[in-house]
Amino acid sequence: MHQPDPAPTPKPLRADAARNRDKLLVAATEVFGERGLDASLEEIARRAGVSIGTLYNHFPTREAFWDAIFPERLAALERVMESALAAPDPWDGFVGYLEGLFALQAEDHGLNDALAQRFRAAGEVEQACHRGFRRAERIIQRARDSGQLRPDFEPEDLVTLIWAMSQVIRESMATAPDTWRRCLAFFLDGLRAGAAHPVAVPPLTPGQLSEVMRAR
Amino acid sequence: MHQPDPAPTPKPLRADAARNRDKLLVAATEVFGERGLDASLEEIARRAGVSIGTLYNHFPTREAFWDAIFPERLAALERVMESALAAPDPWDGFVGYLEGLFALQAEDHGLNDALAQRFRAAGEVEQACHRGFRRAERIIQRARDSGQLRPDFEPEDLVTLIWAMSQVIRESMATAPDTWRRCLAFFLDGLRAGAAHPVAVPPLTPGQLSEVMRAR
DNA sequence: GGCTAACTTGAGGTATTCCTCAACTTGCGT
DNA sequence: ACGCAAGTTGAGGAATACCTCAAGTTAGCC
Repeated sequence: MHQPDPAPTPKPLRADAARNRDKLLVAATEVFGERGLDASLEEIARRAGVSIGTLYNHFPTREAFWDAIFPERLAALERVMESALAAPDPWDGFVGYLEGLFALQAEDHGLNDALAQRFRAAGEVEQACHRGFRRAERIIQRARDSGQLRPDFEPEDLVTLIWAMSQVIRESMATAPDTWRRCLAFFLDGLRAGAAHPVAVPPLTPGQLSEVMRAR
Repeated sequence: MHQPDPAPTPKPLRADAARNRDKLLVAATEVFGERGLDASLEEIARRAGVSIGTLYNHFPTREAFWDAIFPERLAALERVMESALAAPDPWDGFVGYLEGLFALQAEDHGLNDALAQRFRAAGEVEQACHRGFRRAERIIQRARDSGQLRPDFEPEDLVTLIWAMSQVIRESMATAPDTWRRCLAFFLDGLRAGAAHPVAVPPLTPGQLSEVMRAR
């Protein structure tokens, strides 16, 4: 029984290959950011100034790009969550989290698609989403415990909210990039404990949640 | 100067042609309802048991189907709006309108796409949407005047809400068909006058609104 | 029954995107 | 400066969807 050795220095690339890989990554970040996760791979190759064959040589699947691109964006999201948890006021932290989250989605169509689960994430990204969800749970719990966030708002409702806002962002960013902020403001007013009226419908169960994630 | 004669009895169809047209319409209603407005036309022909050529003979464009299908659905929506305006309590009318609207969207992916402007509507449908918007304005105005709906909720915000809910419906209907009701309940709690906090961002201007509509 | 206009058919052209692979080119160790 | 492993290339196969049109079929009138 020897070590599985999951990342054994992934062999050094030749200079030209490393350059092409970088150009592809830059192009992919741009194109996915502008066009969303279903952007054409041919366009990425074109913008990188590289043939489609070279693209497939470096990134054999669309998901391989995502694994290379998203960790940085997800790290930004983690920083947002950190500062949300560090905020003196739990409600301010909760609001700051949502604003930071959607601001990130708004500036990157690809991240918007990914977080709205419009595309099934690969292993790497899925893991990060899972970790992110656990931390979001704490932000929500903290705001509920302080008595400011309505007590019937569950972490699963965050997923629904992300779906909702992702579409507002998709439709409005090109024309009126502040629209999502107004929509969020209305929604937040409904999440304050003082505003709460009884809600008849239960949240997504964890089972339903993972089914929806699996669906796409 | 003679009459423009906009609908001069659109020539009677041969019996077999009329039958095929019906089969196509039934199939199209099903397929667009299940798959959304970007469903494959070949699948419609297949399900109607008719060749692709016949489909194009009767409905030369995708939009021609919409013009034939949507008037009935939009009439259902008008009935929802009628009863919203007839409700004794303006807030109940407003809530009933939104619930009726989204219930219709939930049972028809095609209507969901159409109302969310995911696809540019053809003349017929666009007219109906315009009329619908005018009536929605009255429902909103009435609820605001009664002091129950927050005064800063504008008709343009309804468009944003439809975007938001359309995505919740798209993602959740297959797995947890009540999810949109819970989301709407949260949102409605933020729309009550008592819940309102000042919102910094202005609504879409009419100009932005029509630009977004034109965009797709 | 026969004729004709109305209707149907589906192969095939166009376009887009994905992905592969045999032939070519080039970085780099020696 | 040579040779080869590493890397690049782009034509082209496969899949999917759109749409057209020349040839074939049929409803319905006489």
